[in-house]
Amino acid sequence: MGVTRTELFTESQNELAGIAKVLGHPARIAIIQHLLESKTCICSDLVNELGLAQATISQHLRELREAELIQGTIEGVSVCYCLNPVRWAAITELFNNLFSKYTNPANPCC
Amino acid sequence: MGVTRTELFTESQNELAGIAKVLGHPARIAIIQHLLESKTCICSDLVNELGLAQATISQHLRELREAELIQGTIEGVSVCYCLNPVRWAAITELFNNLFSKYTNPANPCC
DNA sequence: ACAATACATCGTAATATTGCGATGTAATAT
DNA sequence: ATATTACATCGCAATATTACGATGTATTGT
Repeated sequence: MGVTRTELFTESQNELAGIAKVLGHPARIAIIQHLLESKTCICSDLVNELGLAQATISQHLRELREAELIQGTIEGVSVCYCLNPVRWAAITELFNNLFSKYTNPANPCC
Repeated sequence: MGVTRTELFTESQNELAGIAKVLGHPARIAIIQHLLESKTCICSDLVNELGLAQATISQHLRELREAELIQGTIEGVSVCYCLNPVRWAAITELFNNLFSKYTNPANPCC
């Protein structure tokens, strides 16, 4: 075994978990924060900024791209990355929805 | 290799990623949603609710417990789980902080 | 005391993730 | 044409995750 049994869960549960999984690595958090803070797109200061090898960063960027969190366009010899605004808004919604569901339990037993 | 190089990132990046990682499995999302929806604590309808084996669910509960997302108290023969309200609020803050940082880029190039 | 219930933990197999050197590819510079 | 730059991809080793049967451990019921 060792495979996540996605068939047991709802589409939305799998989607939320999938996005969380992509966010579940500090390098990818760092990349996203970098994209959030530099208000414009970036053409890879990333390799200098993070301490990881170029191949490793490229791989993380791919995961973010495949989850559609970021998008990139070729800009001459380099590639220009930025967040996908529509997707980012949707993800924000998804998580807000989860977090806001909390209410204090009527019968606190723990 | 194959080990996340946490030493390259800030404490807060590692923490956010760590929480996201815990949320990055549909079973754990399902458990959390279950805890959110039943306004009271639950004493394992989980094994019946989700389709996973008891050992597997116990393992997921442990991860949630170790990340302090949930807390459980022994209630006779069973264990009663609920969300950790303080921690949940803190996590909500952490994610809101991330999501709210988005502003439209001045120079959209992607 | 003995069985039943509700877990937790152990051990293990299957699979996924992480990181990086090596190599491939396309665009620009000389 | 050749070199350089800025990536992407491949292949692999190290490690982590997922799932579950088997087994251990309290607590309750009889």
